[in-house]
Amino acid sequence: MKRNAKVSTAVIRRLPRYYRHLCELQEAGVVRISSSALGKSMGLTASQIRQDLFCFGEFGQQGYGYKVDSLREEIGEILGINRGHTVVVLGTGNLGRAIIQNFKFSSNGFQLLAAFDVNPKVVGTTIAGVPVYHADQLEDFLARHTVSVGMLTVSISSAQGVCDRLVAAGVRGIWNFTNHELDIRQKDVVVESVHFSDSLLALSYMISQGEEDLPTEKEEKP
Amino acid sequence: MKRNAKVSTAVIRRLPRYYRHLCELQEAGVVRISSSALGKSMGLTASQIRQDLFCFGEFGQQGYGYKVDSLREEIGEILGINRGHTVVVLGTGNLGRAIIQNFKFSSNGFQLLAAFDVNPKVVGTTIAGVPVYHADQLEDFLARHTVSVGMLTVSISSAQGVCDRLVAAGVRGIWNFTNHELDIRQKDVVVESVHFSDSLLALSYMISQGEEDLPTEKEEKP
DNA sequence: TAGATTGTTAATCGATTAACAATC
DNA sequence: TAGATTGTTAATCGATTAACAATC
Repeated sequence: MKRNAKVSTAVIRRLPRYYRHLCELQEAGVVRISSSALGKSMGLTASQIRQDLFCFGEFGQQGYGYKVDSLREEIGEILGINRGHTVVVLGTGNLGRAIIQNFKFSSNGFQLLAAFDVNPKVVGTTIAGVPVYHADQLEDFLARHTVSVGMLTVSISSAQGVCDRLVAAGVRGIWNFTNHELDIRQKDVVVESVHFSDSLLALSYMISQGEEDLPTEKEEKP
Repeated sequence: MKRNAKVSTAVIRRLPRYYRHLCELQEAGVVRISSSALGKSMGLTASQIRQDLFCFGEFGQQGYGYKVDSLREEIGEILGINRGHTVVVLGTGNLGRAIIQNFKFSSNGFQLLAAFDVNPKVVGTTIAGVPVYHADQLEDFLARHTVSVGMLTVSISSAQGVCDRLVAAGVRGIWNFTNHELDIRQKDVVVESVHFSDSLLALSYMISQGEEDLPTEKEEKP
């Protein structure tokens, strides 16, 4: 990993995709791949892939291409997969619970330490082996454990408040699933939002384009 | 709505954010806003906002700015919120169920018609009022109803198969929550993916940047 | 009217693509 | 060696920002 100076967000957004594709290639038993072959399978140009990797160093061999396993490893390193990152979940409603149960945090280099909620019915229980503490214990827990990321699956109304507490306690990454645009002053704190709404509306726009000349009125088919 | 020729994806991605912010402004009782004020609150330049809107028409008044309610309405129209779009859910595991229960489809202009699963324990029940049918009935249902979008919350292994069935039956939008990169040939079908993994890894990269000089080794605080 | 702010064109900036020498 | 493919610089393309006449 060398240059690294100012990596554009466009490049950062592609890194996880590279990682994902390389994992799939590795599982499929592919040993080497060229930038043009990888580009074709990902819908990118070979040039762009080489340019992206060039931000971080030299990972290939001229005349040969890239070794799938070592490139995967290198990109994982760049993404911070081996840094021992940790995460806590704030809010164990439907969505928080579903992500705790479904999402493979460890495959992404994160250890899920705990969840927090205010509902007495879930406090004290575990979800998929993850202990659920009362939200009052948050500061105490954060003082005792190094937590890299707080995952926000609380209601939109409590989002900002919980976020403020996380930041005050030194958590530097917020994974925001609420539809609230978080207001954070500390410039060393990073927010990554998953806005379902924005995603569906973008899809709505795109499918609406093909309908332009069609009537808006829909009829049930018989 | 006029020009519309080739709207870049960068603009399309910002449209839902405009819409969201305008909704919040309207709820807060704000009647008019200038491009510079909106830009300040969204972290964009006034110029960019005017340029974005310029893709679609003229929505403001010189010397005055934009009326919040009518701009919101116009952008909603552009996004296709009033087109009577419909959606079905494929897979009612933790995530599918959570989204059915939590997500306000109607606020985004979508009517949630039905869900499909193979699990006999859920087939025949309803989730938050949404009927769950057996996956075998999918083609039959699609023949009877106009469905704009299929939401994929099935397992990664069945993702491609279910997607193929949706596309074959004429569904033109796929909202993909699986970690599978769907392979779709029909170029009039649009896929919008929500990759939790990509999102968390991007966050991982960003928080790792601030740690560059720190030791990788973490110690529990006493 | 004077001040404010848009719509819209032009200038700048940054990201993608092309090209090619280096080299495996 | 010859062929392939990278690393890296240069050229192109597209998106963002600046500027300003039009006008409310």
